[in-house]
Amino acid sequence: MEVSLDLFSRQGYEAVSMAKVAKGVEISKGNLYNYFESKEQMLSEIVLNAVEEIYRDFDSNHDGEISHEEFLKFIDDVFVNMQQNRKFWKLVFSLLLQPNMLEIVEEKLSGLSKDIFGLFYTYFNKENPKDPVTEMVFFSSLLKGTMMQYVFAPESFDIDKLKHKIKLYYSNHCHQK
Amino acid sequence: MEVSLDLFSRQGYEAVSMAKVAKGVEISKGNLYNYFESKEQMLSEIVLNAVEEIYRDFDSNHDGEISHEEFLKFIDDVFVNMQQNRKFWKLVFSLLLQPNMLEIVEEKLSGLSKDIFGLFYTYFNKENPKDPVTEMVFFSSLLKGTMMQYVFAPESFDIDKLKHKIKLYYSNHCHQK
Amino acid sequence: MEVSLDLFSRQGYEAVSMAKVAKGVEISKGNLYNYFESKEQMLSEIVLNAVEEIYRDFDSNHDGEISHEEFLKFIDDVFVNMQQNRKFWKLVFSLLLQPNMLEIVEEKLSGLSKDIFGLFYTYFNKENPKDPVTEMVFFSSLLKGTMMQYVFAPESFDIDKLKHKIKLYYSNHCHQK
Amino acid sequence: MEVSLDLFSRQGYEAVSMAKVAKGVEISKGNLYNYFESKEQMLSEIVLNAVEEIYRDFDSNHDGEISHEEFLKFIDDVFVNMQQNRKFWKLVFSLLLQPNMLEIVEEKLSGLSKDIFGLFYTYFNKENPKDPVTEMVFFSSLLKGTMMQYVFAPESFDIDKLKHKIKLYYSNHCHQK
DNA sequence: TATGAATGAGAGTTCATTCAT
DNA sequence: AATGAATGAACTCTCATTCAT
Repeated sequence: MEVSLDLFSRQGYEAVSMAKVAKGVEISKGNLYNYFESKEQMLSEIVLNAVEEIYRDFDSNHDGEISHEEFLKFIDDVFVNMQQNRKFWKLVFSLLLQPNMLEIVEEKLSGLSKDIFGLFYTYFNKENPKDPVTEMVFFSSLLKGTMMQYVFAPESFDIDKLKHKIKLYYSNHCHQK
Repeated sequence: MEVSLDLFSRQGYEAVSMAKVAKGVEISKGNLYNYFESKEQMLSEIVLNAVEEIYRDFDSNHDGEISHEEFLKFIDDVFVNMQQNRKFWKLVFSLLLQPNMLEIVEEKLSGLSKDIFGLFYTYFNKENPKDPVTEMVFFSSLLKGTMMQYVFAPESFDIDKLKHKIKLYYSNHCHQK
Repeated sequence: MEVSLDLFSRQGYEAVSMAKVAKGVEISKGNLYNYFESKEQMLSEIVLNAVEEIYRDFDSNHDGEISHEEFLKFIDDVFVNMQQNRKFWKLVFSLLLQPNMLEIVEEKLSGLSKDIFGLFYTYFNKENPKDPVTEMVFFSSLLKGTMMQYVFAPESFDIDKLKHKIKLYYSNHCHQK
Repeated sequence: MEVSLDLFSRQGYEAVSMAKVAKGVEISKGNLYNYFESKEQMLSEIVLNAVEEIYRDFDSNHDGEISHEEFLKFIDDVFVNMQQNRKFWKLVFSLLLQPNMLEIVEEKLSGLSKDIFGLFYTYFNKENPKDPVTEMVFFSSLLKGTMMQYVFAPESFDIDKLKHKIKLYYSNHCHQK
């Protein structure tokens, strides 16, 4: 499954045939179907796996109300996760932006997204009660854009400086005006 | 070609067979090849077309140095263009995030990106001489994230409010600290 | 038609599409069908044309009985013709050796072959009455092999020396033993 | 593979589609590609196979210098081989005379040709030191013409008589004058 | 006479999936 | 648990030919 994630992430889901996966894990094509019902189901499980891991990371730290420090910590976490699971995120983006994505995968991912950003609604609500939703959307855009840039061209910019700038932005509260 | 853009944008380049395109424009598969040498070339031409249109929009307004007003105007333009060419941008994102993208398309797009963002380097250099590059990356992330969210789920948020917030951010200069 | 012969000879009948021919003669594909009913018929006419020309060359010189000098002259003629119509012969060989050749073409060519070699039956009958048929076959093999080698790799040997050797062979009568 | 050789030989490489081959061996088109990477590679393997067999036949008998008896034996061998592998030779001729032949096939065949005829250069050099090359070309033409006639119309002449005549020619040394 | 848009059959090839062993 | 031969549908692309203009 690690091999599959690697292949899918590197070459794209469509471009990786079951034959390639089979060769990658050095078993026969036929045997692959003893472990996964279909190619779709295989992808689905890969995504599930990774999503669960990500939940594990975040759920432990962030439940209930969120303080300012926890918010900044969350940003740190996102950057760490993004760098650790780059392959997964690359796959996710290439899937997300491909219309007609597998339904189950779509559900899981949009669930993840909702859970994470939902968690911060209360936070933003407290910080900027005038329009917390737009505050959320802004934050979400910023993070998604960052991830996208990092995931597909990690060497094209200094990620730590960007992280610093984002944290700075949310520290000096100037976004509240 | 409009039909192709529509189909590619809706279902993804890989998922749209030449047969589907042919059916879409109600001609025979064979005849399609009187107009386009190959599927790749067809995509390439679609992208070229749209890229040229975009250049036309921006080049007219922005040449040489950029004032603060022009910068804000540019943000407006991006939002207008994003809304007008949503199909194209959807296609672009789905292509960009697919590994092994067609080379010609890649060239065109990275050229467009460089030209546009390069234009703003001088602007940011003036506004925040300490670290204009990170400023650019931040701006680029924000816009890309916004586009991505809009392009794939336009109904999920109020785009005008987001635009307003972005312009506000760049107006009160708090990002310079 | 010269263009067609050139193309067919150079690239092979199968490999030359009607589009290529049309481009070669700089008329439209459609118009081509005003002159030739089909691709087959086009080939047929090309072959016919050339065959007639060859008949014209030989018929004038060789009718009725053949003397030894006329026989040697014939060999000369074959070599001249082979060098002049190399393109045609190249096409002929590539057609002959392709099974399922067009019937009409096949007829014409086998007719040509029979006429020419038939002409020499009487000659060989006189020269070597014991087995004129084998004498003919030997002669025919020698000439066909020579043509084939010349037509497909003219630069690979000295054709004049070969001609000289063949004529020498038929001059010193040692083949009659 | 025997079926393929048979089909290719009978109908010509171009004219035989993979579908026909598949039908011939009564498996699906798709399955064919488990055995051969492509149509070209299939042809290539057929040719390789036959060429190796031919090498096996000749290499065992003829190494180093060649006596007159061995030379006559070689002619015998050629006739035997020609009759045994008629299908293969038919395919070879139809390929050779088709422009743009597959490179790999061409290599194998020209290699075979060079090896075999090269072997006889020393022989002719001894027999006719004045012009061994033309002697070779003459011999080569004669054999190629014979093969061509036999391969495409075996019933049109008595091959044994022709063989006899050829051997006779090379026996009474009258070609040396 | 000339065009070129249009067609449909068929080419080689790929691939997810199945199944007897 | 494991194989790999087998399948059939789908893919991109080609081409001889037709026909309205």
